[in-house]
Amino acid sequence: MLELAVLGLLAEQPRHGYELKKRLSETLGPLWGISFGSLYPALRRLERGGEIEEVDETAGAAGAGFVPTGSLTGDLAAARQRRRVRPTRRTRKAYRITDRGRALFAELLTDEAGDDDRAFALKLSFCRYLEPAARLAFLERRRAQLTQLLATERKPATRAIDRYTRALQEHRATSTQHDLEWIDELIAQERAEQLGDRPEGVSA
Amino acid sequence: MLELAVLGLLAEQPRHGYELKKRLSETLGPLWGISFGSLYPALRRLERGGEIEEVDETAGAAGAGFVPTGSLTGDLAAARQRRRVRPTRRTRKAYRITDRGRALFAELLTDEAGDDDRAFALKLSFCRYLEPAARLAFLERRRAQLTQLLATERKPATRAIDRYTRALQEHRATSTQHDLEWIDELIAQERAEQLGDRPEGVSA
DNA sequence: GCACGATATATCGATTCGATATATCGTGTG
DNA sequence: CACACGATATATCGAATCGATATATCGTGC
Repeated sequence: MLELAVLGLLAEQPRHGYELKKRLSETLGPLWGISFGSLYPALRRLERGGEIEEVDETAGAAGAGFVPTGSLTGDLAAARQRRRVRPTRRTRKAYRITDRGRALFAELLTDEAGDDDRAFALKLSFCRYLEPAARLAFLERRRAQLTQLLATERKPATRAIDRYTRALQEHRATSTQHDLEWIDELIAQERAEQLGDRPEGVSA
Repeated sequence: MLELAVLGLLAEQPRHGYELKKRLSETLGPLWGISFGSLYPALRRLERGGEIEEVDETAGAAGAGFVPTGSLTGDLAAARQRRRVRPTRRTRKAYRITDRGRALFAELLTDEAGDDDRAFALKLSFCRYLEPAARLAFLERRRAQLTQLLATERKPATRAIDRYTRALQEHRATSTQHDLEWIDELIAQERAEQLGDRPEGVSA
């Protein structure tokens, strides 16, 4: 799961560990508060496997006009850089995704196994990389999951439970209902867009 | 966290591992899908620490007439059990909580550290063991937490994000809002009951 | 009688967490 | 200008947890 997250973020642009962690918790919320104790080992795993590779930050600027590696020390660094020496700040290690990495990313993203809340949130944030049909299937899969979950949650508690636990169960059911309505909305939007979007051209 | 769960369930009555797992996922939902690979080691830890101890199931029945050890074979068993023999099946190891265990339970339940969603759900399901004041404080703590979370979620995304990620963020915010309203309701109920100072009957 | 699914305990390797260590950089303060 | 301090950044350690798997037993249905 962490590997999917890392690959997805690196698919956008090269980044270093610290930034990967920040991005994750920033866009995915507290649900994805990854620890360094799992992130750095994961980076090493991926590097050993050839899915990502280290990239020299100082060199990269050649081709494209200053790739925003993401705040060398914040955006402020840009200003300082001009009136100071080259930072050569060599403590950071940025990584770039490889072709092999992109293949694994696509595979993990399409993989139907293990779709809990965390996995769904992560995949959704990367589902723009899926083809329309696959994306719709992904959403429908989640919908089916939630529908089934809701059914079990709606079943009356057979055992005697205290009112706090009961309140918890009821709240869970309404939350799932809420999630389900949301997914339905996403699916509707997706269908509408795919219908409007003919096999040529981008409709307004 | 797992230890709190185990102790809390054993505080009600002696149970064996398999049943502990079932109870947890049953009452706490899929959020608490504990694996055996963590449950059994936890039981051994607690037993070594003297917080729980093994109890002979066959002997225990003395005082109370048939302690409902909890679905010897699930709910279906209830029906079967009546028209079939008494089980007496000796492969299970039931545990009972000790005084030392109760002390740890109280400590863990009151402990303010690490209150994520999982922890909150678990503690809520046991909060009947707290004194009214402590229970109210517990709920208020959660409320403060959610309020703060909502504030960060409402902040507009500074970065450019695709529409799926944006939808995700918006949904998270409304979900948190939903949770917050629910907590407010719980708090209101709690206050009302504590003021009325009535042991709460089903009087309507 | 006997295959089968549910019950039940246990262990293994891999993954993840939480805490901690160690630097560097930029900033604010006296 | 020294200097403490907080943010940035990488790394590692032990403990906790997961997911898969192994191995029994029990009750049921055929």
